[in-house]
Amino acid sequence: MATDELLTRALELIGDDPVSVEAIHRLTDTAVTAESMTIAEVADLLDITAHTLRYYEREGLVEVGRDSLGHRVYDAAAVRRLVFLTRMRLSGMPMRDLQHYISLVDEGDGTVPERLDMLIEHRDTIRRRIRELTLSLAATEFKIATYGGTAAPDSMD
Amino acid sequence: MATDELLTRALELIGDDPVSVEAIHRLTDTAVTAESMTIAEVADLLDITAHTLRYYEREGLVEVGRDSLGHRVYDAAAVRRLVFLTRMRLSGMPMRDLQHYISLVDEGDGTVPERLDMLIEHRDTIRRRIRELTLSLAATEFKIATYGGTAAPDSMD
DNA sequence: GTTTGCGTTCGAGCGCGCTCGAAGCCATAG
DNA sequence: CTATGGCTTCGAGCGCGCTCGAACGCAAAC
Repeated sequence: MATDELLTRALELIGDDPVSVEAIHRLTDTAVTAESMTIAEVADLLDITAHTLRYYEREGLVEVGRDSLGHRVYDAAAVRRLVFLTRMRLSGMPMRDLQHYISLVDEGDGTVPERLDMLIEHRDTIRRRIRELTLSLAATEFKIATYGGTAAPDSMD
Repeated sequence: MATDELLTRALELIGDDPVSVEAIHRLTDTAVTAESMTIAEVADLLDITAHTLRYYEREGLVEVGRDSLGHRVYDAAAVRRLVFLTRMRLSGMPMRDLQHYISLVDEGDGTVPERLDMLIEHRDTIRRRIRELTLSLAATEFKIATYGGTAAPDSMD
């Protein structure tokens, strides 16, 4: 399947950062899915605050059930959606777009093409951003390499 | 506009090979440096608004002279600094840090080590960000590839 | 000589994404 | 029996980076 292929590629691109390994774990989506989690557990899993989780719910990104005490109960589906949402947020997708995307999901299968369009556009946005950052990285590395050196050109500040 | 152009040219120079940073630097240096520019020209060059340029000046990031009419006159040094500043902004360095960096520049050569530290830290930040984005990109590509397919895993939404 | 257009200063406002504080409920620990 | 701690709702506030509008100045074009 394409899964192994993509995973391998991702691993190659990522390198040896420990954070990335954890993130890869999230990528596979088979991560700690305890069938039902508290807000604190989800917050910890996604490395966001409980405040933010409540905010996402308020903004209509995810529906969360309550237990007998009125406490939030995150089921597997909610957690999966939140994994997706946080990844999209992390890669720069605005709340607005995420809200639109989720509304499409709620409308059913008929909206799959439009959802795909959104994902493709977002993919392209990420690619552009990576290119930008790669360029800035190169410029920054150059500046570090030449800073104070005899070869330092005139743009040193 | 002009920035995109610059970016594209630079990316062409870079290609897939080991980044030829010198070429980038030459590119930025030999870029339209008309010895003295108006705010509109600089805004166009950097692809930011005149408002933003005035804002940067207000925030102490750059000093700009005036002509007999009180209009801003950007000399080559100011433009070079602004090229640097916009690149740093584009790669995510906060205004605060930029303000600190510039204050170090104004303090003289004694602050070179600290400036280098800042650049190195920023370089690492960019690298981390690129890793993050690379991961999100892989995840997004995976989702696109499997969306609606029979092999769709459980994270479909 | 008025209009167009680009510039100036100043201060206020905005959009985004959280982030927080207050007041209260409930359950378990000491 | 109280205290602690984690949860709830609600609404307000904040930090960042612009972004804009108002009121004005000057000069070249018509």
